[in-house]
Amino acid sequence: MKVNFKNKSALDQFKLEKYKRGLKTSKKRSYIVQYFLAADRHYSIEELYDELRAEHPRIGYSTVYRTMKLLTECGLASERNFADGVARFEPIHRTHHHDHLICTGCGKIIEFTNRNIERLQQTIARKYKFVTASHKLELYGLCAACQKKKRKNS
Amino acid sequence: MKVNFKNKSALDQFKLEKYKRGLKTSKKRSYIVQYFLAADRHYSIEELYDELRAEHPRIGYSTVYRTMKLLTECGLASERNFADGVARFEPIHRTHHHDHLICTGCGKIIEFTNRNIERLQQTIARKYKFVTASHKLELYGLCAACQKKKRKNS
DNA sequence: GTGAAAATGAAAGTCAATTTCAAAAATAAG
DNA sequence: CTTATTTTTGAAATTGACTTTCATTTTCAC
Repeated sequence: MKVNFKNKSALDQFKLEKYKRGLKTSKKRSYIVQYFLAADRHYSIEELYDELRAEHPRIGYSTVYRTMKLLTECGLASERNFADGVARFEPIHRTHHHDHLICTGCGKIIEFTNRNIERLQQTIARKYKFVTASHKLELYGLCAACQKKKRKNS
Repeated sequence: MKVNFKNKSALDQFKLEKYKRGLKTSKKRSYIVQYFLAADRHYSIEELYDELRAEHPRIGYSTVYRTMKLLTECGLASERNFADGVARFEPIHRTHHHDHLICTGCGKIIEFTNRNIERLQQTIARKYKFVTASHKLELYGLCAACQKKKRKNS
C-alpha cells in the first residue's frame, strides 16, 4: 500500500493507521469513511447505515459498525453518548474539545466551546482533589425552530 | 390509607403519591424505599438489590427495579446515567440541581454545584437561541486516594 | 493467477433494562 | 371474619442496542 506520509488529511491518516495494522482496503469501507468524513455531522450507526444503503444496498450493518469503531480508534471519529441511549459518532477535523447543545424536539446538535466553563471545571476538580481526564457537558432544550413550532401547537 | 397531608417528609410524599394512584402498600416496597432514602448515596439497581437481599433474601430484582422507577416518578429519586452504561439512582432530599465528579478508579461520586457554570450555560444557550430544560455536567478523573494508589503501583 | 490474510454480512450472542404472567399479598366488600 | 377484587411479586421471557462469530467473498503480495 502506498501511503503518503506527508499528507495529513483525515483519509490519509486513516490509511496510514490501516497500513500500520496490516488492514486491507475495501470499496465498502472506503465509501463509508468518505461519506462519513464528508458529512461533518453526528451520526448514529443506524442513521449512517440507512443513508449509505441508498447508494450501496449491499452494505451490512456490521460493516458500518466496524468501520465507525475503526475510525474512532484511529482518532478520526469520536463516539458520543447522549441521553437517548443511542451512540453517535462525529468526525474529528480539529483537535480541540467541545461540548453539545441538543434539541430534544428535532434532535439537532450544536457544538460549542467555552474557555471559562473549562476553567471553572478545573477549579472544581482542584477543590475536591480530583485530577480530571475527561468531562461531559450537555445542554438539553429546544432550538429556536422547535420553540416556535411548540407555540403554534398550543 | 391514612396520609398526613401536612407532613412533607419524603416517605409521606411517596405515600401520598401512591394514594393518588391507588397503589397498595407492601412490606417489601416500604423496606426498599426506606433503605434507599436513608442511604443518601448513588445506587444502581444491582447494588441496591444485593444490599437489600442481605436482610430480605426474598426480594426480587424486578421489585427493586419497579420501586426505583416509582420513586423517580414521584420525584423522590433521580435517575443518572454515567459513562459506565449502568443507571444509578440518587435520593432527592433537596430541590436544587447539582452536577457530578466521578472517580474512574473507585467509582466514588461527588456532587457539586457552581452558580457560575450554570450562569455560563445560560449564556451559551441564549447565544444559540436555545431554551434549556436540563443539562448534564460530569467530570471524570481520579480522586486523591486513587491518584496515590496509582503512583504507588508505577 | 494463486494462496494467505482480511473484510463482509447474516445470524447469534451480550448485557442491562423492561415486561409478562401466574401466584401471593393487600385491601375492599359483604 | 370470609370472600372478592385489585395490586404486588419474582422468575422467566422479551427488548433493544451493541458486539461477536463464522462461513463466504474480496483484497493483495508474490
